[in-house]
Amino acid sequence: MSNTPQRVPDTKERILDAAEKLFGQNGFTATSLRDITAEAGVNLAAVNYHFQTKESLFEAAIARRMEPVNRRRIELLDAAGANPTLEQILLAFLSPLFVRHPNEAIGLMSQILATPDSFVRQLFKKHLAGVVNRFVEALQQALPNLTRTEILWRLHFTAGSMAHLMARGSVLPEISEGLCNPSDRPAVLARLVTFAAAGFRADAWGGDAGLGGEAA
Amino acid sequence: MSNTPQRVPDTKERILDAAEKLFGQNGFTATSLRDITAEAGVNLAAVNYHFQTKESLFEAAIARRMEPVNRRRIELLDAAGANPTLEQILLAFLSPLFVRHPNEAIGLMSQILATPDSFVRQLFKKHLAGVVNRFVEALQQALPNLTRTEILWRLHFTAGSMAHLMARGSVLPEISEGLCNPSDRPAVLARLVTFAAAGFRADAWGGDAGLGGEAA
DNA sequence: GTCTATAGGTTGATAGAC
DNA sequence: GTCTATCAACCTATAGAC
Repeated sequence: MSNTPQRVPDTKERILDAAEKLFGQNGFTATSLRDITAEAGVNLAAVNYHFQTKESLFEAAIARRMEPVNRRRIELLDAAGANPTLEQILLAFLSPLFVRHPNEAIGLMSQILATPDSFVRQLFKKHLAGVVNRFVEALQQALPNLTRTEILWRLHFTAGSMAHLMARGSVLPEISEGLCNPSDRPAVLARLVTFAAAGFRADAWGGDAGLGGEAA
Repeated sequence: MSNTPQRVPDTKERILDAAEKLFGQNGFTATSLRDITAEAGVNLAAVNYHFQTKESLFEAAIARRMEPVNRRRIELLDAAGANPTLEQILLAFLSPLFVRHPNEAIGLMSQILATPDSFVRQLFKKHLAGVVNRFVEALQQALPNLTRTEILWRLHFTAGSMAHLMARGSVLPEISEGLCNPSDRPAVLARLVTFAAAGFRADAWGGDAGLGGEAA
């Protein structure tokens, strides 16, 4: 009876849940430890007892969600076999970000992209470098006409579309006057994969394609 | 002699320059007015005298760069004539963001996307709603097979690629081990337009294209 | 318009009782 | 492990001399 499946979250976990929610909504600096402890219903001193500093709490909150996402990405890529299609590769990379977590962990990870401080960039690199290399290899195999440089650029563009979706998807119903509905996740994922796959399949830019400076 | 071309910036302008630089680098909440006045070499009270509050200083800094960008976007779209190509439309939308400003104003505007507070979203909408409508119309004309919904989604994806480039382009040389060089702006712009144009030209997703849940 | 000084509030982190 | 109480530092904004 000490670890029943439906146990009540302990203090440490409650802090992580609240941190994930509030950091994800408002970012690192705009969220105070007092906001977090109030949301979690725990004492202020508990956060320092369990996590020492605000920074390491942020790291812990990110790592808790990032690790399963990256594990799932590799799983899906492996499951697609030795010669995955472009769509399979993109789905393996993107779909683990579309699962719904209790506190919308997605917002938290989108904040990583928006936090300029160096410690967050290091953390991002630490958690993603290996995964990115694995996916670049798969993409090179699926798109032999593209250089590694070109693939890295296009993966960056794709990650940007995804990050923007996570960070700002909620404003889309407003600016589209109801036409775009980000809460239909399978449809959004399919749209993103369609868009990115076509972008990846475009002929590589060869130095100048008449797009030099400006239009006209 | 009161308004010679190479005048020295006055206090108000020095504050705006410093605010643009620091807000762009570190975001709104992580930047204090003391950081800004120190960078500008002016007194702390000057910022309240000229801009009242920190929030309205942020708004002023954004508006100063946003307005010329949006004016240039419309100019370029108009200059492309009555039936612009997809590439001309995308260049009109994206290229004004690639001009170099003294303090890298681009970082500032990428922070808008990363700032969750409602006042920034309103400000973003206020400055962009009209421009977006104009570009959606042009895109619909160039891509008659796409619904307005589909165009809005793909414009959102494109804006995400652009925003990610502005906000996180500086990490690309690191994670690409030198392969990707974001400082070659014409090349980056051409790559982004190539990628986005192919994405826009993809067949519309019709409800389910075998990309339902996950890979495999 | 520009300064000094300071009010008034919030923050992250810790000390120490229980 | 969890609490109360508190410290020292920082913040935005303003009042008032010049």
